[in-house]
Amino acid sequence: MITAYEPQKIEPKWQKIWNDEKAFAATNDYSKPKYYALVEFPYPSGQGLHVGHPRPYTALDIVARKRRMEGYNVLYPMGWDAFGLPTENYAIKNHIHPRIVTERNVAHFKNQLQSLGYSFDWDREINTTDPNYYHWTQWIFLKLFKTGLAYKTEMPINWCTSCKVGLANEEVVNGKCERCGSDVIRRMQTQWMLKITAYADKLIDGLDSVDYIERVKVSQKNWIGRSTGAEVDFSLEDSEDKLRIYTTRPDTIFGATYMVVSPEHPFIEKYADRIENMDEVRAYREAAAKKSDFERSELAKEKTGVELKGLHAINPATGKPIPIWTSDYVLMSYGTGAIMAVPAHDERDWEFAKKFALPIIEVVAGGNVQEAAFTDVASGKMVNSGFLNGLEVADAKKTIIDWLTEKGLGQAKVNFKLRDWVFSRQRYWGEPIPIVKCEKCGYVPLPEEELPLLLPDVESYMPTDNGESPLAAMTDWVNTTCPCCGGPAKRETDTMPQWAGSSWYFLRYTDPLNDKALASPEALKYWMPVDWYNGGMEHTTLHLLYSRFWHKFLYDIGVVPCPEPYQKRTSHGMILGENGEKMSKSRGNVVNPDDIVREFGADTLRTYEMFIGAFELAAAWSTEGVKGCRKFLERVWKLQDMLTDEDSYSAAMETRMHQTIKKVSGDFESLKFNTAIAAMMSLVNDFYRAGKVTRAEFSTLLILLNPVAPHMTEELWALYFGPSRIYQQSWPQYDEAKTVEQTVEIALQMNGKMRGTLVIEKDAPKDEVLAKAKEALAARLDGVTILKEIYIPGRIVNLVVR
RNA sequence: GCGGGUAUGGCGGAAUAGGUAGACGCAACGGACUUAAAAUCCGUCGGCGGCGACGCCGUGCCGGUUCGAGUCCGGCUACCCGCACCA
Repeated sequence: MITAYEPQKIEPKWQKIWNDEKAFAATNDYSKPKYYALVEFPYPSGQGLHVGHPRPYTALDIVARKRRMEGYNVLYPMGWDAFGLPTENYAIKNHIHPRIVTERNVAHFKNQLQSLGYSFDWDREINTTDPNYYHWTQWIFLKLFKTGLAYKTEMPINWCTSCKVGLANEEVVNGKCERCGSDVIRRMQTQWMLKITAYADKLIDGLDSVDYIERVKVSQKNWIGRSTGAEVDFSLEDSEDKLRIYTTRPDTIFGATYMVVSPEHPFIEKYADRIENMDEVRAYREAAAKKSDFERSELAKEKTGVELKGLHAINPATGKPIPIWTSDYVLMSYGTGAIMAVPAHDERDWEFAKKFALPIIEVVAGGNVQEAAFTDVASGKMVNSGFLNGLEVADAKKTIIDWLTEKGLGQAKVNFKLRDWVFSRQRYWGEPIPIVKCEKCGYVPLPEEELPLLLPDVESYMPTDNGESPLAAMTDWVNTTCPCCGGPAKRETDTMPQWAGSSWYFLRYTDPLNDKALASPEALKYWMPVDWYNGGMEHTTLHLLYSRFWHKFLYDIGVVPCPEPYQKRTSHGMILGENGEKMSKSRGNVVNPDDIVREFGADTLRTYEMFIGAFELAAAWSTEGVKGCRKFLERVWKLQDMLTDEDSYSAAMETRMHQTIKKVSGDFESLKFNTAIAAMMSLVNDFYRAGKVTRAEFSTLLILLNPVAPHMTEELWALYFGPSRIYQQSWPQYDEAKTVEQTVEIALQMNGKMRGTLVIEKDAPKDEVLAKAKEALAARLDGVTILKEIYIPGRIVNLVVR
């Protein structure tokens, strides 16, 4: 009589044993082949683990466990991305130090993760708020500063008038503060910036060398937004001055019938005395400035603008004067803040020209430019364009750029949508920026020996009225001496954003205790790059881009051995509530993983989350579905009753065994966990039908299932195959020849319609199969002519008849 | 508007290179066991027609290629996720 399946008993037992035996610790034996599997480390929020977390963690846990069984030295680490706003806000509200809140949350998260039986190497646990960790975050910042990639500049930030705090864009919802609902205004503030734009080309080009799922590559490319075009100078009538514009269509320059500058363009103030309607222009500019980003996009449909009366530019191609307008559809932040408008071949210019009755001149034939802008660049020849007439668009581009360059009027130019990274936060709970400001020497980096610059304990970490970080109130800490001249100086009081710590954490796991460097060159050389990194799509454009940027920078200064941090990147879908909506407290559809573990066990939760559907797509939670997975594990458990002493596969099951090993092995590699589990369910159903399972069959099944349901399979292994551990076993092998059935059932079709099936020997000759097929279909073949006979071995016979 | 994704039974979802649509699971129904229920085990389970072997229809919609299309091509529709006047 076998015991009942009680995950609540066996799961904690094995978790302790694995922990005591250090079963999953990566070794420093650099002679073994390595495999580095990585999942995004969580932000330890007060809410605890969400059922969304186990999906990617289980997926790569499966990969990691399989790799160990295949003989690799596997690094599958976990840590905490623990700096950040929610913790600080919670601390402010409840008057607890953020460090205490973080400790508490980390303990809770760790407990929850351990209850799920992940094979993380807990000896390498890291925490971004640990001074031994952020020491190196600060060190990287110093390197960026010394290379000129970190700089300070004044720029507008989102400022909540009620909370008196700078907000991230994500915290501004419809122009209001996410938390208090008050108005958010734009306010100028000095900020640290990182020059990620210097790496724009490398970040795009590097994508060719890595194995990321296609949609991730596409998103990154779109976000960086490389465009190639030209800058052209338009001279001002009655002046030596020039107005520089950026265009991707220099070929259409003969069709430029007016110009538009952004309302913030310095040109406007410069020529204020020549602009006849300056009052009107100023009023327009103020109205545009007042619009929030939200309003700007809401009103995007209708173009607005004002002509700068009294000013004209000269179209360098035609030599004719054209008017200059200002409109908020031209952004100061992109290109030069000024454009040449070609209404015939640009939709926005066309709309604007129609509204203000500006001339539309066709320069590329192929459309009706009075009806709509003709933007096709693949067809059509140049017209009304002087020396460009008759050329294709692509040739015209080259010709005009050469001409402009030769005349000194312009040159080819590449632009990016990507902006430099705003790296300052006026917040307490982040890494201090290791810079002091000296009256004499300016911004001076702290000497590397003085790192880490500890985040001081403050009395109050409440935000201040003037928008400075709470650290600014700590005069003892702020006032210091200049490392350069020894004179009085003040520390930088802004802290780094949450993205900082996560931009290099994968490097630290390779050598987490190192106090001489962020990691030893040997460890980096052995472990890097990450072989497989899985994470959410929401991190594609921020975290993934930022960390690639830092890594490429560290590569350029010789700290890391490879130009890309991640060899392979995959992404999982979200887990939605039972009603198909996103899980949230307000919708009341949140499922707590602890409840599932308590009621059904961790193995069931893991199995269910892998079985729920295609890994990369969103999937709705179903508690009934969870029960089904528990039932499957029960059925595996009860195979004990049918176990025979045979140490080989039974004749009837041999093919099935080899097929299943092949299927499960392949599906685990391609993230098709749902079909891998389905194959194992099928196999178990077959054992039930046979009423028996041999020891060899059972042990193979247990190993195949182990990565998904590690506790139960470890327990059954100990009961029947011990004293070794299942995690020490080798991954089962299959024999390709033995995966093929001796007899196959093929379909019989007439004119492509199903007319029956036929069981034949696997490699029966074509003639024989066709003869049998005709025999089987004899009744239908009366009085018809066979025009064609198609036989696809193992699949179908199709007779084309008349 | 642009970019990306998705569309298959009552439901979640399967279908390598075009080749028996609906694997596996859930729910439902029937049977066995039970005093009974739960659990478990066995079975049925796309729609319409027929007592029946069987026939017709069927993978969002319209059209095409092919002996054969969920899969390929052209043209739509709906929903989801990004970005949002990037010249």
